[in-house]
Amino acid sequence: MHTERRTYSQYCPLARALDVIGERWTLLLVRELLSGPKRFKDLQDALIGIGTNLLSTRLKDMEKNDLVVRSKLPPPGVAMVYELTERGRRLDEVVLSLARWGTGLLEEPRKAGEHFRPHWLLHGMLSMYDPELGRDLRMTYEFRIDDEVFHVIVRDGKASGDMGRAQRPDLVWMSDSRAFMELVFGVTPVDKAANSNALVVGDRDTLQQVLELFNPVPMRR
Amino acid sequence: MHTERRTYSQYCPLARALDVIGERWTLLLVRELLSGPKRFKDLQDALIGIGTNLLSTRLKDMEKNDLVVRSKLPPPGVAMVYELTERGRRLDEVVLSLARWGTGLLEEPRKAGEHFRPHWLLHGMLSMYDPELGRDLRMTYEFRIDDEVFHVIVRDGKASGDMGRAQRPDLVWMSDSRAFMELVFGVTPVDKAANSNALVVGDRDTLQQVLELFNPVPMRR
DNA sequence: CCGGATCCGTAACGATACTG
DNA sequence: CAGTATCGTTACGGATCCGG
Repeated sequence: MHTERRTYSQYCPLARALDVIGERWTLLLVRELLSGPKRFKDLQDALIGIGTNLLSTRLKDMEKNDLVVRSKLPPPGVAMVYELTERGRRLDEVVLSLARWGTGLLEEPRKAGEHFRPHWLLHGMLSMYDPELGRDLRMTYEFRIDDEVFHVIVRDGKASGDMGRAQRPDLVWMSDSRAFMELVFGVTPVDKAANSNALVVGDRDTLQQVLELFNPVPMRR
Repeated sequence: MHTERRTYSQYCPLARALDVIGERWTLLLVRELLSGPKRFKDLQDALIGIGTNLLSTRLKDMEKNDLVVRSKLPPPGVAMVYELTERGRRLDEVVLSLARWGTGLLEEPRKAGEHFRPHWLLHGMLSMYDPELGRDLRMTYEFRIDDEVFHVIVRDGKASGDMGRAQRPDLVWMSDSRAFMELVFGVTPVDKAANSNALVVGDRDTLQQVLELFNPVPMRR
């Protein structure tokens, strides 16, 4: 007797959600796709260690579950890209709440052999966003960390992140990942932050604002 | 060559969270334990289909990861109980955001052979709670659905659920699960709800309040 | 009966090789 | 670059057994 694919078979919102996104790699794929459409190779690089076969079947599953659409880019550069659907994009809350919870686990420092990409901290940062403080703001912050560039837009009370450069950033923060981590997760006072090995384009008040907007302390529920 | 247990090995808040709670059954165990300590047998019954071996190893993993503590109840009735730690309890946000996302998946009706326990809808209900409306409330609602009894407490702007009876409920709703689902997920107007095969102890305004507090429409982001 | 431990077949995953 | 194919390993599902 064979069970027809591994499912919880529970009429429960949590169980049904886990039936769809509970398998290995799925949420990490969502993490990558939340900052814009990606190609097969980009995903493989970002997820590291995933086999091309698994990546392929995952993407097919996600397509079947209406989390992802696959489309061919118009010429020039005819390429397949994977993009989140509306249903997939609504997983942002799930990713943020998991990232917020997981931020506590980052206190245990980076282990040997553990991989790292600066933009992974983007979600940790966004998960600490304080909507009260950002209510009436309309700001754009650009970050150039190691060899990656991404930006955060605060608008309509919400904060969202994307890869690549920003249009007309109010602040540009350029540093290595260690200084960025101190900025985001540390209790770095703005004076000290400005003195670290980071190049900041923008005024001190704006930097202070960033620190407060995404400050994990005090821990909010 | 053997990889030392399956881990993402990514210095990323999401990936580290998934390393801890991403395995099968773990979040469903958290779901059960969020409404109070449980015994081995209770968990086995609630999770259905889980083997005693897996349940055992999962609980041990969770204990090792500081999500759960195992303690023996004082006599009479010397029994092992499993209880969430502080870190485990802080997963409530994760469970709620997943339940909120998964509620959309419940529109596809209950499949043949799919299991069901009324209290599973408790999390679906709590995930739709509107903190604005409940800001200054201090209410207790008791639900007796099929053969299960649980209650919801709204206090300090937050809503929490627990198994068992309430102390002095402001409202008691008694019905089968179908009527409860209509109450929670349907757009049942209060008049119609009062006319369904449900016995309500409490006044109409209180019932109306419940409907509004946990109304999934309009979908909030 | 509760709280597991042990064993075994199957499904999912990981690594690599291969192809259009 | 964007995947398929293959194959060894690990995790899970189901059943059985066992001590208190």
